[in-house]
Amino acid sequence: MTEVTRPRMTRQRQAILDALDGGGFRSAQDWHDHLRHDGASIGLATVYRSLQHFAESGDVDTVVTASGETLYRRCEQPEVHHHHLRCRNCGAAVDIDIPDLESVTNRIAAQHGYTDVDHTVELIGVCADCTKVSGAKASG
Amino acid sequence: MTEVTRPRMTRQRQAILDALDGGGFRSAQDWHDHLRHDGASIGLATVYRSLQHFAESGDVDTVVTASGETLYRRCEQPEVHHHHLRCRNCGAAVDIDIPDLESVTNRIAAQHGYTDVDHTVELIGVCADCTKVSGAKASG
DNA sequence: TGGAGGGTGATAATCATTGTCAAACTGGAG
DNA sequence: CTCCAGTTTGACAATGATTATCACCCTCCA
Repeated sequence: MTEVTRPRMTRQRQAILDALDGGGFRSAQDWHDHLRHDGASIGLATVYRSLQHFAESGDVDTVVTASGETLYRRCEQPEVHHHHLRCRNCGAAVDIDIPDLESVTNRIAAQHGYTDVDHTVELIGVCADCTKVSGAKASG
Repeated sequence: MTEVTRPRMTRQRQAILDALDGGGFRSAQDWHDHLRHDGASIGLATVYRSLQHFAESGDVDTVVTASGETLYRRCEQPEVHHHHLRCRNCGAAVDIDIPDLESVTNRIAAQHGYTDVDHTVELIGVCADCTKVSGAKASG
């Protein structure tokens, strides 16, 4: 178990990390698009793999949309468990902390006899900028 | 907008609703499997469509797993917003309520200028039964 | 510089889900 | 009960995201 495969820094990975700095949650294919527009020559499969590796090593955050797409973003706090408030329109996101959430969920889980509990929390809304742009648009 | 298409009760839909009473979150394909084993003759596409219709009408709850699969379950409280504590092993789930979550998330969203905010919360662990079965199994 | 092994990328494959469309079925009218 | 209209069904193709393949390329260490 002491054999750790250390990552190599290739042009592609560097380009991905660079693109990631643009901020916002985007799908692998979106990032791929972004990279190509940026002039980078990189394959879609490579983007998927790299993004996954980064996610595993904690360098990027991932969320799964309701449609099943996985979105990736540069993680700002690799070590701290946190949640996101994401704009459903532009993908912008801010890290948030929900006080006591951990303890509350742990307690609830314990009450029901559940162990090894993990939780997923996502807040999805419309950011200030997009709210301005779309005006008083009512979605439903 | 006053034209509402009212659903017809077909053998297939009845079978699905019946199977749904078995409880637990399962994927459309799982339910389809279950139905076939149950002796029902029903197509996969029909299961998907019916489940979606039920979901839209609020009769079933849906959650999306990390792998992008959509899971369905008979909804017990169609009108009340609630969350789930689900067993990652057997799919069993209990409805839970997280006190003050709504107000907390709304406040946080407002602080960041987000509007029209919705939230997703899922607790995933191992239920008491599965914990017993698998013993003191450590996953990591 | 040379070698070893991970990394890359075009493409096929996989998997869940949706679209298609003719035939079967449900529910109400006559 | 019979007929009709419109829904629903189901087999299968199509879609779309993601993963596996696999031979060639490149990074990193000695």
